[in-house]
Amino acid sequence: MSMDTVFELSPKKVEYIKFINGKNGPVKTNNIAAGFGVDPSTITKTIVELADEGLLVYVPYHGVSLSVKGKITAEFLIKRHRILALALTHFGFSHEQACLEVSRFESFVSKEAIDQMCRAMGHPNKGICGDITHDDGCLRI
Amino acid sequence: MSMDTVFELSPKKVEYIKFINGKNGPVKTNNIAAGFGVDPSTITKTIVELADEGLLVYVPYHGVSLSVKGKITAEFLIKRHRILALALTHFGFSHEQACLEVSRFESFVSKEAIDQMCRAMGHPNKGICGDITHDDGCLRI
DNA sequence: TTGAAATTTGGACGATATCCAAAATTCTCC
DNA sequence: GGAGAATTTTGGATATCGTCCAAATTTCAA
Repeated sequence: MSMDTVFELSPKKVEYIKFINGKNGPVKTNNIAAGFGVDPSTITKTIVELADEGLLVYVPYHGVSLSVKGKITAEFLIKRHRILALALTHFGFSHEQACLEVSRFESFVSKEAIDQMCRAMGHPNKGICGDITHDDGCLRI
Repeated sequence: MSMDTVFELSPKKVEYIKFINGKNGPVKTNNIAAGFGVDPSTITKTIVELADEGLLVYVPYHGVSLSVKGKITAEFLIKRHRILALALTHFGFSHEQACLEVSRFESFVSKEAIDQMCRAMGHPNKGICGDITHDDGCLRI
C-alpha cells in the first residue's frame, strides 16, 4: 500500500476502523460482529487483512486495537466524513440527510479532495456529527 | 430493480452506459472494449447484464443501443456527474480536478442528493463538462 | 464461398464480503 | 485445577463484480 493509496479502504473496512476507533482498549471480535450484525468469522477475516495492512494490532483470541498508522487513518476517515457532510449542508441537506448520503460514497473520495474542501471552507472546527481536527493525515515514521 | 434503485449501477456500468450514450447508432462490442482497454468478452458479459436490466437493446453480433429507459438513465448519469463536478468547483476545484474526483465516487451518490444539490444551486444550466438538463430522471411508461 | 475479423461462450481468477460448521482457545465456576 | 461454557478462528462454500483467455460461433468481405 503506497503513500497515495493509504486511505483506499473498502467501505466495510472504513466502517470497521471507525468502529474500533470509537472503543477503548482492545476490541473483541464479537463486539464488532454484533455492532454490524454479521457473523464473527466475517470480522476475523477482515481484521486479519487490516492487521496485514498495518492498521490494526491483532492478538488472536484477545482482540484488536488501532496501530499508530490505524489511529491516524481513523482520524482521517472521521475528518473526511465530517468535511463531506458539512459540505452537503451548504446545499441545504439536513444533518441526518448529509450524514446518510456521505456514508454512501465517502470511501471513494481522495485525501486531496478533502484537503481542498477543507481549505475552501476555512478549516472548520465544527462538523455536524462532531468536531473536525486538522492534522495532515500523513503518516511519517 | 425498483424505482428507487434504478440508478444504482456499478461504476463500470455507469461508464459503459455513458460511453454508449455518446455514440450514434448501435455500438459494437469491440468499439466499447477498445474505449476501455478491456477484452471484448468482458463487454459482452456486461452488456448482457445491462440488457437484462432493460437499459440496452442488444442484438448479438450486431451491437447495442440504449433503450428508452437506458437513455433516461444516461441523462441522469450525465446530470449527476455535472452537478457534482459543478459543486466541487464551489470549493475551488479546477474543472479537471473536479471531473476526475467526481468520477471516483459519482456512482454512489443518490438521485435524491443530486436533486437537492441541483435545487440548492438554482437548477444550473451550465455544467463544467457540458450543459445540464432538468428532466426529473424518472421513467414512466 | 472461403478465409479473416468480430463476437460470444465457457471456464478461470482475484478481490470483497458474507455464511455455516467444526476445531481451537480462553474463560468461569465449582 | 479441571470441566463445561463461551468465544474465536479455520476451512469451505456462496455471491457479486470485473476481468482474462481459449475455443466456438457468426458475420463480413474479397
